[in-house]
Amino acid sequence: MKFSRKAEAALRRRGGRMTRARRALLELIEKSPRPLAPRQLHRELRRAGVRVDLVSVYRNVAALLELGLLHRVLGSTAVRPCAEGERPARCHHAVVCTACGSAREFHSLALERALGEVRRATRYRISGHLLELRGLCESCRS
Amino acid sequence: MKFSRKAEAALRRRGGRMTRARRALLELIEKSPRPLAPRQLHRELRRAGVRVDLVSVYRNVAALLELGLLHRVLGSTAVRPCAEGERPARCHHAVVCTACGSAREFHSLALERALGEVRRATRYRISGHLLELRGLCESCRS
DNA sequence: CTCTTGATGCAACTGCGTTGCATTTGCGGC
DNA sequence: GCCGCAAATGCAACGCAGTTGCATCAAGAG
Ligand SMILES: [Mn+2]
Ligand SMILES: [Mn+2]
Ligand SMILES: [Zn+2]
Ligand SMILES: [Zn+2]
Repeated sequence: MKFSRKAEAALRRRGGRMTRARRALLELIEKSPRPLAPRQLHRELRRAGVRVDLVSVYRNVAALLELGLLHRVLGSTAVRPCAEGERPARCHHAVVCTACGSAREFHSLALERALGEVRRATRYRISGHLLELRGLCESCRS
Repeated sequence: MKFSRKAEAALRRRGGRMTRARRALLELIEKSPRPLAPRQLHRELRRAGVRVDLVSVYRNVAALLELGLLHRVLGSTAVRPCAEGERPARCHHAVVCTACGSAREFHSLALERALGEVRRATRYRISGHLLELRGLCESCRS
């Protein structure tokens, strides 16, 4: 399902409304090939002629993060749409290109199992984790 | 080997010198049961009667991070001493207590293997990763 | 069309971390 | 111990990211 549709539905469910700026933001995030930070999103919107304040971008991004529709790239404020369906699963791991910044979620049963093993081995009561791989995407390798 | 010793050696190797403030900082990091951010380190030092400026703490922390003697907790600026020996290995994974903030590095062969598998499966040329587990430590469970 | 209230714009503000520069101080050499 | 150089520090100014309060605008339900 398209990100903007999913987001609009989720926002309306919350009693939210669709404004010109918000719609443009959702479409920008959807079309962007790589995670963008609020400031970058703002710049792109302005460049496209959308009159919107940076504060609004921050507020919208915060809302989408709360709804689980966006993820933040570790160590930055750039956000990317969650690749999951309606009901996001537990673990959302991503590979991020260190050159162009593009990101893709991935899943690995072996990794899930290994994490389960660690979970049992450590003396902490594990409640979650952060995991992100770094590397070069196909196009950036050439 | 004790963190402060290891750090002093590494700093001297770089042509660095030991000052009162720096020594106090190293010992504070060594003694602290949990990762502290530069501002917290500074506050603790002042509280202990060490006259040092916040800028110096920042600069020292930066140096220690560059030397690989400290790691940052993901999503924060708090730092913790690397648990490795003289030659830090590739992967330094940690579990962080969500209640008290205490952290411990751990190692898992199964995890290394699973990551290797993912590395091969993805179409990116993986160069590294970030991984951190979250949970409750033993004492915070009670 | 009207009304309610969510969304926005604007400006002030906070807090973090950095930078430039003058001053201090560690420490190697004597 | 004294000297001199470079490392380290302190201080103040600065830049930048993100937040907050509040007045205003406008989505969309009735
Ligand atoms: Mn996801
Ligand atoms: Mn380590
Ligand atoms: Zn790339
Ligand atoms: Zn704890």
